[in-house]
Amino acid sequence: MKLSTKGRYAVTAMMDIALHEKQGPITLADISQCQGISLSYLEQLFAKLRKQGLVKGVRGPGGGYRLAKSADQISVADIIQSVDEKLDMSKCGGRGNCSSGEKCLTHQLWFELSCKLYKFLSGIKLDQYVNRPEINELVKKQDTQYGRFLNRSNAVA
Amino acid sequence: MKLSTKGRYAVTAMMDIALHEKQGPITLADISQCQGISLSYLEQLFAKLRKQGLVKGVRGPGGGYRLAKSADQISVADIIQSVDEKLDMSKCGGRGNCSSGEKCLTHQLWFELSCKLYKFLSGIKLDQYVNRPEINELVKKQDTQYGRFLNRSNAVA
DNA sequence: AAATTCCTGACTGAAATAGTCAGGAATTAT
DNA sequence: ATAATTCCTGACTATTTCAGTCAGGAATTT
Repeated sequence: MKLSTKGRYAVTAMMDIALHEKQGPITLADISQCQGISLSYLEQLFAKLRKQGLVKGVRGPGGGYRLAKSADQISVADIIQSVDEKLDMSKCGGRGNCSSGEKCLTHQLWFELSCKLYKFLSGIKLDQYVNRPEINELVKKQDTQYGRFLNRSNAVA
Repeated sequence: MKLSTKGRYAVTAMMDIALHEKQGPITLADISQCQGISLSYLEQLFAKLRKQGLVKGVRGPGGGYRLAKSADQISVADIIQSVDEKLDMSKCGGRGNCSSGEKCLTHQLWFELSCKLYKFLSGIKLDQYVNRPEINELVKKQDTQYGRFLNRSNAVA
């Protein structure tokens, strides 16, 4: 698996949506401003997240993105896998033909590592963070700081 | 943390050395040929591994590299960290000033993820693979295939 | 003295990352 | 209907990282 900034961006954005589920769809413009990620880059990432069925886009004014499943069914592994294409770390993709037809020295190692890492990251679901008080504190702060949802019926008080 | 080909190369090379500890120092030229990694690239990686005190270089004929600690004290985390520079995945490096002075939304998530991942990869030591019979089989095959150690006192039979 | 091997630094091509730009499609509000 | 909003698409660009190359020097052994 590849763990890079790309995956972090994707997870951060997904967290932002998950944390605001009650407020309806979240625009990429909002996420871009609050989390400091370029809008066009976000659009690229969300194209992949959409294809993987993790989010749904809602067009038009008042639109934005929302989760396609409930937050307890979306794992960090799902998200990273969506934007990084591949999760397998072994050179051969598990086929075992890494070193002139034979398994390479570290085939076993990478194969097992991939499995464990996958299980590990699969176990971390978005909802585990949504309900934490200290994180909700932060969300409130950010929302007021950036004047989020001011022109909506469910605006921040 | 970043998990990329670079780290895999490093771990593979270290495994190769660990598996041949009894045969004395292993040359980068050998590793390059057997594992299919460019020699000059290996030299770059080993410069970092050396600085981190994971390997010791032995110059001159019959020289090469050997482990600087015993194989049960070198973890996959140590190796990856050495070549990939940073293990911490949070943008701020744990300082908590990621979003205009405050902790960002996902600070907690990345911080915890980094910790868990580190513990996980730290738990995997080189010696866990050295003693496996199926891997030793592979090593023997490779050694004869590439005619390793033929011009040494401890040559492969 | 010659061969071997580590060791260093600068350079290069290719790919991935990150961001930009221009414009079209769907939806809502006026 | 028209205008505004937002997703959506594709092509383009700059920067960084990855991976490899090259040239040469330093330590050690034979």
